Amino acid sequence: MLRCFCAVAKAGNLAHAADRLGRTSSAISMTLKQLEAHLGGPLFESERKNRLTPLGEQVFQLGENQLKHFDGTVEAIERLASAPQGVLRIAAVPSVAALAFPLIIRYTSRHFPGLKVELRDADTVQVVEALAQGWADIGLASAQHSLNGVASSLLFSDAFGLVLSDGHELGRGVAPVPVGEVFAMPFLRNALCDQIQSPAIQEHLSQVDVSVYNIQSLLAMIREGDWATLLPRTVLRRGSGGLVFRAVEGLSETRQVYLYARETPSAPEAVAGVEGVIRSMNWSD
Amino acid sequence: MLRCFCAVAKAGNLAHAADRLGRTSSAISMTLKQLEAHLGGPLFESERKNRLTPLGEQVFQLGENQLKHFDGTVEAIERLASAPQGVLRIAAVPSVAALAFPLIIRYTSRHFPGLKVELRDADTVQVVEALAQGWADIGLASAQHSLNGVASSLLFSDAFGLVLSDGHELGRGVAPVPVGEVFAMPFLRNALCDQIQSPAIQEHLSQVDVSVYNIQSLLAMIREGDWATLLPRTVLRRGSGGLVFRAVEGLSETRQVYLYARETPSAPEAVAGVEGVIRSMNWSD
DNA sequence: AACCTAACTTCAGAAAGTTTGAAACTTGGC
DNA sequence: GCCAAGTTTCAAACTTTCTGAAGTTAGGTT
Repeated sequence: MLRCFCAVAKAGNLAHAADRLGRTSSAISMTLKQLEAHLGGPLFESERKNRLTPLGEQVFQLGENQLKHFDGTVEAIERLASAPQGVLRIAAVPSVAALAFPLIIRYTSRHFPGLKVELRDADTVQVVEALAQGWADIGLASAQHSLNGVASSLLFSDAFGLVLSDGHELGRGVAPVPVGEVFAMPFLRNALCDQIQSPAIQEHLSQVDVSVYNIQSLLAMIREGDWATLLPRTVLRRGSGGLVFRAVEGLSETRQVYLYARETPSAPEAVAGVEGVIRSMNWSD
Repeated sequence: MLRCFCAVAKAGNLAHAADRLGRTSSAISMTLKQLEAHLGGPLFESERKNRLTPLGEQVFQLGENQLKHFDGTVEAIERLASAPQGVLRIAAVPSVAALAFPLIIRYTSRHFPGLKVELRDADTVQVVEALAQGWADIGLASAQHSLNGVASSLLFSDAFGLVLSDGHELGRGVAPVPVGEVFAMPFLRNALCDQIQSPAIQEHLSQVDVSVYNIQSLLAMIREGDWATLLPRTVLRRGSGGLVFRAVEGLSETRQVYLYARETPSAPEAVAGVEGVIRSMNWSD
């Protein structure tokens, strides 16, 4: 019923939705009617199903979420079943993924040939969600949460600082840069620097107009233009020539990256091995 | 199929599960067989369905989660439908809930008589999840996440400090207490103090043996015994006679409480009103 | 080692639920 | 006010799921 309703709400009419679902429109019509009867109120404004009632809007949101979640679970189950020796599913925030994934696949392909490995990058919320739902076995994310059946521990701390092109005049010094100067130049916000909790910095950040949410684009803009941003140091580790990192006066905050590991994964030895690889990586230089 | 499989896995045998589901055991047997055929492998070790294969274990975890999620969505939808004027659903972490809920219901029952209000306390992860899934309209939690369709903003910051019985000798001074002394007395960990990121404190915390996850029990133990703990100051605001709060040397960390509000709720005026009430509360004294 | 029984599976028919195509009906735009 | 596109209705056909009874298996008992 939900799938049917959401398809119609998305398509804007019955016939299209019926098409997508591989049914006739009369079937869809009946199902929809059942749903409305069950809920005791109309979900669409007009008979031509192109506008939702307020109730319809709410149900649509909830329904879409539920369908995505359900499909995610089914997919996860089918993958598990299709790999008799187990699957190793790893989710990480992009900045950490860039460093960790190459080493992880080198390790698993050498020590566990034939093991299926799935690597995914996502934001912290999604990484934690994937672990909580059992969609991932190992997670690397920047907040600590306690989840049932998942062990978490601090992996490394990562100091925030100013990032700018190595051609930039401010790039030459070594002493910490005063906060005033940081925000005096054309500044780009990003998802990571928004995590800084210091009120002084937050104040300044809220004044900034331009946000770039993709790290590659962000670094490219900084390399080419006169832009600056605040990032944790580790983000600059690889493939970031043409950029310099400088400490900021009074900004001692760090991003904490946590390692999560599901306690009953489908490939326990592989999880333990990869955990070892991740822990022994040289995060902090 | 999932529901059927999970029921059997939980019951440990077919007949019981069949009972709970209101079906005959032959129906359950057939469904299970279909599921195993679809996945291409067995889910149970023995014919008497009392031990799961590794695959079965994984599927069980995923399935239970999915069922909980699905039932949550259905419940949310049915509640929305049953309240024509809308429902206001609020989720908060317990320590904040204790302060905010009384004021919220006083406000809504005066200004929106007849409006259905649902108040729930849960941990930060669950609060954020409830917002992300559309199961709540307003959330109060102690981490900032950006979620689609949900606005978030800092509500207040709350300094951590030492909490002990007012009969305790250490309770008399006013100067900040050195960290060494804090952990020299019998100490209780709790969910909130585990969020402190300072490595020095984390080190000490990991040595502590006793954790109490219920704030009421925690405060009672401290009031009666010689115990101490670390908590944000606001937790002591109400109903906590017999306790004193003292700053700790070198512990400047705060818990940040964020207010989340769904952008398209079912009762927009009520959400706006309650948001106002929450914001104008006297959090920080 | 043979037996016994509780527990699961199988099977064919019955029940429930869903889908269909054709015809009747709305509704919004021209 | 009419037309056409789109929706609803209906009974029949179909598919899926369920049941009860009979058959089989596994694990514990003597």
